[in-house]
Amino acid sequence: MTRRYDPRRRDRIIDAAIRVVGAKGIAGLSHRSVAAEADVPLGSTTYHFSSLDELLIAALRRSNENLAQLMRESPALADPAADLAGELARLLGLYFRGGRGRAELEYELYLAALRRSALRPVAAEWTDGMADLLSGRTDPATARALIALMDGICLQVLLVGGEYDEAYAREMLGRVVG
Amino acid sequence: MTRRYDPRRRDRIIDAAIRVVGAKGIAGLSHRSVAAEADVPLGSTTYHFSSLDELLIAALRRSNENLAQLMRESPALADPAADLAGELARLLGLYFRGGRGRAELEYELYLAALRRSALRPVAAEWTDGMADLLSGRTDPATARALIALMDGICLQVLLVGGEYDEAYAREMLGRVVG
Amino acid sequence: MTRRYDPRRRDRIIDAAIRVVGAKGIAGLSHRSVAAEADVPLGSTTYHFSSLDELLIAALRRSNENLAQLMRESPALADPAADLAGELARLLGLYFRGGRGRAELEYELYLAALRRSALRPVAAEWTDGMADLLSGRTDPATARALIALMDGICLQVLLVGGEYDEAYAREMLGRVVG
Amino acid sequence: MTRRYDPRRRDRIIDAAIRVVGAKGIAGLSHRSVAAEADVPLGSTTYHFSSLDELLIAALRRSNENLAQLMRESPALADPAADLAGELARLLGLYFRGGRGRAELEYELYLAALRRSALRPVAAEWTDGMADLLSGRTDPATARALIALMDGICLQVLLVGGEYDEAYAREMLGRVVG
DNA sequence: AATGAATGAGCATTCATTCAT
DNA sequence: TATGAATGAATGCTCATTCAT
Repeated sequence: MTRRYDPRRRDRIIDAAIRVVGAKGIAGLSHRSVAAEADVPLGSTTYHFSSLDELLIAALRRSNENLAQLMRESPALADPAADLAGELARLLGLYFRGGRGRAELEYELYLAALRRSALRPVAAEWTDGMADLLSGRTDPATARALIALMDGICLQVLLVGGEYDEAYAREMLGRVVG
Repeated sequence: MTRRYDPRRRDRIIDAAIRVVGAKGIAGLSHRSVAAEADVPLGSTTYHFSSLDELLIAALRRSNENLAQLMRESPALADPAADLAGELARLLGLYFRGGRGRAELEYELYLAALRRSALRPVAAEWTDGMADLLSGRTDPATARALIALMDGICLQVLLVGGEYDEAYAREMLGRVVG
Repeated sequence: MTRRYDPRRRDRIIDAAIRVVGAKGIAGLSHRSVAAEADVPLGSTTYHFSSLDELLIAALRRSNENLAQLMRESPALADPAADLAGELARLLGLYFRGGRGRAELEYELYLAALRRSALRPVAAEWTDGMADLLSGRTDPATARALIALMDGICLQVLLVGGEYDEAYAREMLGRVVG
Repeated sequence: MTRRYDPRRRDRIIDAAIRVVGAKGIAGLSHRSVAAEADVPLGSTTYHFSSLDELLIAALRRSNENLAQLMRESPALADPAADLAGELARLLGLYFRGGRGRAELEYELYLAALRRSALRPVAAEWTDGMADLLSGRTDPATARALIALMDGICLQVLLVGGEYDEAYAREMLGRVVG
């Protein structure tokens, strides 16, 4: 095997890590599994990420971008005249339509911060970013509560295994908006 | 070494499993670690629980009892005249005062259902039990939303690492109650 | 490969460890190298010795036996009429005639206690055992000094690479005996 | 990143190596660990020292200077009227008062010559230098024996973990002086 | 002359599982 | 029925070394 100069390798390893977590869960993430998925030598993964935590941090940060972009791209979210609760419920619907697997994977990475303190700052980045996005439409406390309720609703869909109910979400988010 | 008849051994193994998860996370749960913690022979854990999932199920069921009992023992929760949101916020405060470690451990077990389908029915038991408890005070949809918001609030405390704010919780739960 | 019941395996692993240290030094001692030398599966070495330190302790204890036995078997050492310094010098000569490799190996294990505190009690066992052996012939302080001087003489032979000079050793040990 | 001309870099790498050995033992010495400690690029350590043995040689030579200077600076050691044994015992006391860590580190480097023949000439330099220093006060054989006894006494302090006993050292060195 | 990127080998250790008792 | 012994696979990680610049 020849030594290749490969400036995008780091990025490809992160993508591979996300795919591995999607397929086998965080418990299945190892230097070996990610090296195989990215088709790079084992040593390459430890070279670019000196610990698995570091790799998880990069993966969580990238994974967060998915929902964040969905939100950022919504014109209605910024429009003071639009129905905030309805728009949030609609976006969640869009999110779930991306596939249960994707939402599951992203939440697994996000929830991993519970026991891995190295991930907490990244989880906080995400929450803060969301709150910023909502800051033009409501006060900070309400923004945080909206995020909490969205998290809780997603959790129930994912943990208990039901379907996402947009009307229900809109109603309850609406009550929090006040 | 004598072979003792030990009817409580199964229970002791479950308790040990909970302690192990508390100390090292689910990733640190193994037949070996739980055998050492329970001070039983290695073979004994594989004998009583043929897979780790089986042991996790028992552990989650027992761990759920903690918060469930807190809720069941609240007279105000059943009293139609009492302030529902305030009481729920108070109970969460009580819960967190039990120590971050405990809440963290219980949520870790609960969230594990995300990727381990064997745990989902037990997570559903918990949600259903909670909804039952609230059924005398509000409609089913609102009950579910209250549980979702409580989950989301707990998550934010645990994931981002802040303090639990009872007044904020009461206010937002109050909005959902309507 | 069939599972074998092999009650002497633990012992054979210790012997293999001593051979490995002899051939490649402590730096070359690994679970792998010792498993290969003992012709047992890798897992077998970690099963019998849960850490390399544990294996080193057993190896040092066994290795110490060599010189200890030489000393214990000397009738002159116990005979109050015999020349103590001369006998010690003679025994060291015998020891070195066992081959430089052997002395080197045994000293390497002994000196490893310098940085591995787990080995210190075993090194102390050895020193105490030696002192006991000499207790019938001289006072404790002199006994300790004799051991120190013997250690120092051995070290010079091994570190600088010269020959063992029995007459010199006898003269100097004699001065310490007084 | 600019390429600087840094004439002291070689020296700084040696100092870093000594600190690494002090902190993690010779087993913990690697091109990587020393590069990190010296805050130089990895390639720089392999450039200045093509093998770890070469670096160890430089480190041992520098480390020997500590005790050698202590000895060289003693006026009593050169004064024929002074008590030789008492002065040596006093200097060892001074040496140990420099901290167990320091003596441990210096002896670890010195003893490494046991298995690394590349270090033996440097260890011999040290012994010869010591013998030279004592040559004005006593005959060569006695000088060697004094060094051996000092080594043995230091070893017992370091290996068994006791305290240095200056009176004992003085008494036994005195017997060797005759 | 000097260095960052890259890689394959090797490490200690933990593990679920199997098997003989 | 219960359990200690045993083992092969896998893990995270460190490393000396090589190579292209």
